[in-house]
Amino acid sequence: MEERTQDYRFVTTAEDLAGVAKTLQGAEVIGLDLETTALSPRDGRVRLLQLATLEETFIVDVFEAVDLSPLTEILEGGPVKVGHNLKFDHQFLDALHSVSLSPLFDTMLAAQVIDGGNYAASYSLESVAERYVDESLDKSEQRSDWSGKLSEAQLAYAAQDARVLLSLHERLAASLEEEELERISRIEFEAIPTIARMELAGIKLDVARWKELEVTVRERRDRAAERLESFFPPPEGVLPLEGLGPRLNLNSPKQITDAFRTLGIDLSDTKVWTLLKVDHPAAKALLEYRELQKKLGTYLETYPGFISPKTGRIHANFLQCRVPTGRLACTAPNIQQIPHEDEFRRCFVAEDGNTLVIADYSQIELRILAEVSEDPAFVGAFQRGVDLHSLTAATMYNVSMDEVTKVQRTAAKRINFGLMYGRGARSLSAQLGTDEERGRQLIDEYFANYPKVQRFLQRTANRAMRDRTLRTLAGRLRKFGNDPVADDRGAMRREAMNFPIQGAASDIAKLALIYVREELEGLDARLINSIHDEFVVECADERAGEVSEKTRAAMVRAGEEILEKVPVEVEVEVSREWRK
DNA sequence: AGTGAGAGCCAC
DNA sequence: AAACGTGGCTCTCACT
Repeated sequence: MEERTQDYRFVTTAEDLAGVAKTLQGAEVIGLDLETTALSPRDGRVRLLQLATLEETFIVDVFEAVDLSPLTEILEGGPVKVGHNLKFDHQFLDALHSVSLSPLFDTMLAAQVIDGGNYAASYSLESVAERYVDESLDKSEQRSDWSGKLSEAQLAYAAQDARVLLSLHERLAASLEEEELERISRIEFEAIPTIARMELAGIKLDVARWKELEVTVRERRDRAAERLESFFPPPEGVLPLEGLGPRLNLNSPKQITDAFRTLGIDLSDTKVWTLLKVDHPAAKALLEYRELQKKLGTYLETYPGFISPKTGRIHANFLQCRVPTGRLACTAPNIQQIPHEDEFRRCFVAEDGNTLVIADYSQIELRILAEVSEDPAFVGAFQRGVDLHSLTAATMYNVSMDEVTKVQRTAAKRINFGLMYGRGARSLSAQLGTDEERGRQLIDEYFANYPKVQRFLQRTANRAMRDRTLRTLAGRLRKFGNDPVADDRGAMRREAMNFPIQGAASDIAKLALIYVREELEGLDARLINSIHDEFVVECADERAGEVSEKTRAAMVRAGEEILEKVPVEVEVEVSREWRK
């Protein structure tokens, strides 16, 4: 070793790397951390790789020892690699050194899983170390320049970061065991490589098509704005110059409310639901303006800016444990909220010679409700392959299955979904356009047909109020705060009713993330988007059939591992464009 | 100039 | 309280 101090060994040559590998061979756990010259492997390189065991800490200068192959066996198998936000480390090592870290223990995800959705303000290594092992870290070197000659302070910092992971692991692993969170944490850890690769792969936006859409939407927006403004003539008597500037900001709810008052219309707010009830052409114009402005501002004008100049693709950021129910969240940009219309989704395309495989779970949340409630009619419908919305409509309206009208099925569908979210009579009747009495009647009717669904929802809400804690089928924990104000009781009960359903769907989706990667290994196919119950895979044209079946198989396997009584179905489409 | 709350709306 | 759960993003507006 070139340099040796009490705290760490600094490694710079291939020969030394081989020695490190030998030393680490028998280790059970290794604290692993990287220092990089940028936050994305597209923009920066790995400078340091730190590996810590209880006995010693190695700091590898990756600028000097670029070839990490002596460590491959250690990094891709054997000891558990403990890291903080391993998605980051996985991406750098995968993209720049062809190393796929495994098996994993992520201290950030562990802390989040333990907190059960009652999230702390920060899950930085510094914060988690302070909370769990009462150790305060000096992070002043974190954003220092890692590309030049390294100072003693930088190396000491790097070594400390890797070492603290070991004590954190010990403490967090004990908590996971105590709280019976081993299964769910294992799912989270094993899903990391899939999510890391999904971000690296990115998604292709057909910019020409997108810009074309942008132009037409802008024209439509401008026309809607003109029409809207024509209802609000400028006050008389203004001097010519004063009338020139923009006088009414159409994006300001406050100014819109004031403007409508001049028409004799008092708006409580300017939400869609409110405006729909206003029988005035200005309200229609505003609704149209709003829709187009949203599409322009949020999507059309913004998304091209997210395209990486290095890859020509959009690399979104998926947040693995931010949502209490276990769903992924997505930012910068959120590619889980692209408008569903064809004109938007058809702009997301496969590369030349490739195609998209779009696979989604069929009614997964309703299947989960059937499973957890054990309602015989509900379970039976899925087992027989009967359309649940039609069945619900038939029983609620007292007609036979083939007499159910479209309107009745739509109403039944809304009830099926609404009640999963703890929806009440008033809001249901509002959506259905009936009075509250009729809404009450429909709900009573519904629960008379599916008594165990009602019992499940009530019991779940009661248990949450009593125990302040709930679990999903795979064991994900949700802790509820201790002091709900009286006003929040309803909200908490609704959240509680929804958690086991949305949460189990997330359990299944995360398990599927693991299986999809296993199935597609070595196939020239990669996951490029995950929208809760839908996966988008991009693959070589000639692989489409195989990839479709393997993706479906992975998703069904995940579903059936969690659901025992109810079958799971996955629908798969193949298209060059992202659409159904 | 940056920040944060509020309003509103996109997805599942 | 349009009381339907989970998010993220854009815009306004008031504040520092």
